[in-house]
Amino acid sequence: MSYHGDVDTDADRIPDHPDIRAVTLQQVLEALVDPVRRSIVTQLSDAHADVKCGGFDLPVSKSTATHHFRILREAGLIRQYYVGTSRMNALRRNEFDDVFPGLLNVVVAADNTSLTHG
Amino acid sequence: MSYHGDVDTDADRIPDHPDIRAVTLQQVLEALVDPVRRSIVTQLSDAHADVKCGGFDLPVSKSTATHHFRILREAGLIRQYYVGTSRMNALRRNEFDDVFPGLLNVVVAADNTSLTHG
DNA sequence: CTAGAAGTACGATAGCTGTCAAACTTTGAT
DNA sequence: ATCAAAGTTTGACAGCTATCGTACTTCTAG
Repeated sequence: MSYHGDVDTDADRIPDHPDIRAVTLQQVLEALVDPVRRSIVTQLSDAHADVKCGGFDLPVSKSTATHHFRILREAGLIRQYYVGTSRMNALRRNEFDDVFPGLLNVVVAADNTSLTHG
Repeated sequence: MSYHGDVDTDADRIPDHPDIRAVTLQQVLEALVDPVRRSIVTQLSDAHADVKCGGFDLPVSKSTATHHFRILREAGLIRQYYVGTSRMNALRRNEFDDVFPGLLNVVVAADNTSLTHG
């Protein structure tokens, strides 16, 4: 293994990582209004590590999950890269907070308390 | 005028002003994802004063506007009261910021810059 | 080289919601 | 008393989107 690098950082296989400043608030809110997508963001935030697509606990099929990951990626919320056959997901927290300060905190905080106290 | 008070503060005519802590993030995001509703919030914030329903610049019919105001009210974003035949709208900024800190700022800031620079 | 694992792409579908027009209610002015 | 102004309510409708299953691609392991 690792004969010519096992991490494809920005390979052809992953399209479209927008500059966050080019992302509109409309896009961001459309991304975050879906509970499944918020769950992805929250799990990613709580993990304090990158997580592969199959590593999330989600109540939907694989193809639907793929759809949600694309929406999040195009809204600038996550960055994706391959490790082998696994597609990894990273939260773009710092860049995102610069443009939409407080938003991620509100989402993560609310979703965590709704799980704990709800 | 003013024979027995011309402002109905919490009269029968206005239902359902939720305690903001009883409002879910889901409700709030569903309210804010609509551009017309965000425009209402932004205009209200920029006005630094309460505004009657007819006082907004909106690209929809009166009945649709009524619909949007209800969504915003039920999401805890605005408070409504009557003055004569006019239904006034107040932004519940302080209470809202306590529970969802930063959210309103992001919305107002983004919508204002998209008007100025977009 | 062949399976299997991990995702993606593609239609198809069902439910939600933003929209309008029309009819109605309530208040204030004349 | 009437009439207009300001909103609401009610149906109806169109477009969007979250969902699924199936087929396809790509990489890794044996």
